Amino acid sequence: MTETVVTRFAPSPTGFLHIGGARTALFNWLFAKAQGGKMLLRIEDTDRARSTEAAIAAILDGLQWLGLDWDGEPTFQFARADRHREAVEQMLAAGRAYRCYASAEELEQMRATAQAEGRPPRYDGRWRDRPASEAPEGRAPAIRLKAPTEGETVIDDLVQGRVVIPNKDLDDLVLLRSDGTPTYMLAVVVDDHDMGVTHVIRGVDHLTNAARQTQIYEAMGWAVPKMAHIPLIHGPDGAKLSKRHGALGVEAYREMGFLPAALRNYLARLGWSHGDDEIFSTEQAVAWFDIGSVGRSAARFDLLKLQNLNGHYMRDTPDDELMAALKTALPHLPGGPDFSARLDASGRWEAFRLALPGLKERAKTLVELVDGARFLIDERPLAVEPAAAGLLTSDARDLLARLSERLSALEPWTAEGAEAVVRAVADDAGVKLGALAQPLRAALTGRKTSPGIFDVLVALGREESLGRIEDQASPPRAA
RNA sequence: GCUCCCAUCGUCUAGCGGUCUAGGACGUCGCCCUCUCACGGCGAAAACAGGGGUUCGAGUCCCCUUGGGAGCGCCA
Repeated sequence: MTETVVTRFAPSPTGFLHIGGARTALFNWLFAKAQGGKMLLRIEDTDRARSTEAAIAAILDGLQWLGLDWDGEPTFQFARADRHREAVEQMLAAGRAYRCYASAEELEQMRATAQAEGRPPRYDGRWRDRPASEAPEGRAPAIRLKAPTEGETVIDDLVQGRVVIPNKDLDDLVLLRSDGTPTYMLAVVVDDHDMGVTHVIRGVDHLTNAARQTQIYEAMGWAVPKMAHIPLIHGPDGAKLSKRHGALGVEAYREMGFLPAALRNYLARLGWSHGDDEIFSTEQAVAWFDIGSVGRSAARFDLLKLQNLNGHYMRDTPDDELMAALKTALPHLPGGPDFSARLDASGRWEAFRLALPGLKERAKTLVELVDGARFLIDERPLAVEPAAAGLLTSDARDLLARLSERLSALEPWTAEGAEAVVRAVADDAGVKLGALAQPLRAALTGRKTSPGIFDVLVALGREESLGRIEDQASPPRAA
């Protein structure tokens, strides 16, 4: 009898969905799919001061963009406060928790002396066994867990292995604050239990929390779910990648023009491997994913590799699909809306479509794709980039004039036909193809680089092409 | 400071005691292709942190050192 796997992704809505969180979500999602289980979503909004609606929206949006769907409706942790308090009552009744009347100042002092004596800063348990009759007048108590003081707490982690924490290093954590609100530590345990979570997959930064939470499970008499603490992602400089250290939200990657499938592939490859496989579909990742193949060391985020991977995905995406992907991404790309509007206005979407095969070959991101297509929306007379202007020597302009004449007679207007004409003009002039192709590129695109020049001719169409060539060609010689 | 975790090319990683004179990918550097830039093809440089064990045999197991990281809140 195997139970159905239930995982959960539990972000706190205090900011966007950063890349580390996205990978945690991905691993939860992959594992659930691989096991034929479910992934639940829980918003940990118990920190009322820092939680915002905007962050919730950003997180949901980020997950959706990445294609990581969750089962059922998201659970909002704050709404479950009553249930959390109920669990505390149970622990109180069972003698596994107690009221603590220590003031903030006392706590501060405890930490200070512990530090001074070289001990880990922790609560000294002074209210563990004191009768309520000694409670100071008018002070609301916090409820603490009566944690074991001896022995050790063991975490059998699917990734980290068997991790043993001495109980003397764990203090009596607060379950309920003096204002009656539940703490994260309590809420996580109660929610994971109530939601039927079988596998907790999260970052290693929660490893010690796992020990404390294990104690709560034991105090409640509940079975501890399987745990998998995955390594963190570091920045390119090796420093930790956190919100404070330049970590970007997933929406930033959307704005950089990455495809969700490529980002998923890249993220999956960070910390998890399936032999030497580098490029694989999400279906394959689901089929192959197993927690045992997740590594234990932190990985650095390498934007260059992501770009390379994204380039692969763009090239492998059929034109129609890529076009559709671009259209949905355009509102999020820098200059995207303008690009879109200009293509609409000039009626050149078809030209874009014609140029796409050559364009996608040269772009690693959708942003580069848009940039490469700029010549399509530019209007005559073209502003020639300085680097390309050098190509338009007077000899070159003479050649363009000859080409213009011969090209205008071309029928039908095809890449093959255009190539034949261009080659013939170059031959007749006794120059290499490049001597004509490069000036032609400058005239047609205003740049030194572009897709194959014959494809550009076709994408632009006869009228526009001839116009652009004439704009740069030498004027006809007076007779 | 205390507790815990980690350690193969610059980076992501394969390797689960012998098949490792350590493989793949990104990046870098050559060459080829070529109308430019890309793509693609071919090739090169590039790593088992150090020291002790265990073993017939260690990148693979154990210990120490060093170096990274995380956690130590009435934050999550």
